[in-house]
Amino acid sequence: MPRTGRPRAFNREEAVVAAMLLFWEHGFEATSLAQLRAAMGNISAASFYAAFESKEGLFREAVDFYISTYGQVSESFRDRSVTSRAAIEEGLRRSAQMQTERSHPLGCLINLSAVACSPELEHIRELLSKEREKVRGWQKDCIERAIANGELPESTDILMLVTLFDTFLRGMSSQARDGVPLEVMNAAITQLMSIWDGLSVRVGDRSNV
Amino acid sequence: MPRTGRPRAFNREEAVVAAMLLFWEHGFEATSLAQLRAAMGNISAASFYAAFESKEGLFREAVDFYISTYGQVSESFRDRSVTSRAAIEEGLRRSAQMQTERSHPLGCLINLSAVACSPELEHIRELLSKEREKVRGWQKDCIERAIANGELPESTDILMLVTLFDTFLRGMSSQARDGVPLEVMNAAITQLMSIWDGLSVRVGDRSNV
DNA sequence: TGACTTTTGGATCGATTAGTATAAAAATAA
DNA sequence: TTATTTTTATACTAATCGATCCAAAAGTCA
Repeated sequence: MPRTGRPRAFNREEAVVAAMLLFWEHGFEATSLAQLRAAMGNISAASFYAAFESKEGLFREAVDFYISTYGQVSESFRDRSVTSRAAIEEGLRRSAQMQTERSHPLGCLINLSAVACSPELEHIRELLSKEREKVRGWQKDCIERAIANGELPESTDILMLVTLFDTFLRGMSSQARDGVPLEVMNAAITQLMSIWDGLSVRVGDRSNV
Repeated sequence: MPRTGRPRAFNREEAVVAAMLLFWEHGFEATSLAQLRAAMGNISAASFYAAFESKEGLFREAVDFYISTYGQVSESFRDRSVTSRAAIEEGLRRSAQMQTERSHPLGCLINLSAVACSPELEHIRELLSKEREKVRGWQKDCIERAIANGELPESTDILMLVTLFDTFLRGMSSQARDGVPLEVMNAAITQLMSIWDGLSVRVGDRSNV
């Protein structure tokens, strides 16, 4: 981008990735500027602020990067090329898979990096809360589509079902952090999805009449 | 306890309660000594350290107090006077009820006050992780009892079922923090418990044969 | 070359962090 | 009263927090 001037000595994107991993592991507040700068290749404070303006500015970029990479697993909830049931299940399974990978911090950055924070950092918590709300909205759309196309009956309690799946989804971050392995999580997902089958309209089923 | 010496000018237990509420709301790391001392009735630093030794010492007492009061909702998982199913359901419902009450911070202190923290505070995270593990153990005992007394079939995947309920339980802390109301949570719990009924051994059921 | 632009290293900012030192204050015990 | 014990107020510590200042360095452009 800058055509003139002294060239930057560090790779900006690599720096954002390194920062994201720290924020993911320790959260926004517990990650210090000193740690960030060290992880970004021992860059100076001047270089840091010239490139990112503030700690919060960097965090926002780190969150954006996370969403565009690891967080893409949530996009499964928006997949309209498969049944709603498959979209929900795939969203859960891909989240479980990603969150238990050992090549990066366990759990989900959006769920973990600002759960509890100082009063003056409440806007950071809300920033992530809005991202969680987005994902919840995709699950809601998914279930509404299921009702619209007959996968689920009209009588389905949408808010209840969204809450059921979304609560489980969020709980996975805690479980992953505490070391629960993927296979166990996947078995639980299989069982959770059986609820969908119990609710779905089955041919010849007159039990609700 | 102290028979001689200048009497303490503040109520120790009240101070622990005030501290617990701060830790619950903002987490261990984000709660400063200054905030704690202010909430404890503007006590001096000297008074603080004389009474609690350190911030961590106070936190441990706050956690103990939480467990002996608000955290008692988890005791439902250990209730052997009712069916295992009722114990699990009651544990979830009482947790949902407690975590959505507006008379104190939302969610569960054990799940929220040290999810992500500095590397040097990892032992604090582990302290809470062990408490979570306890509750998970109670749920496991509960399910094993169900199998032993015929509520659930011998073929039941214990680890899967524990994970299913415990993951939902933990997710409730996140949902409560984001403002999901109790009624919605309760509807989801009702649906979640239907899984139990689907697994339970029913008279005349030959579908698994 | 010399003007211009941006990044750099290094020193530093004021505020805040958890925690201490000291001695006076306030109680009991003999 | 005097000795003993504990808590108190006040001042202070060293370290760290996020962020800034400044001048040298290192590039482009005319």
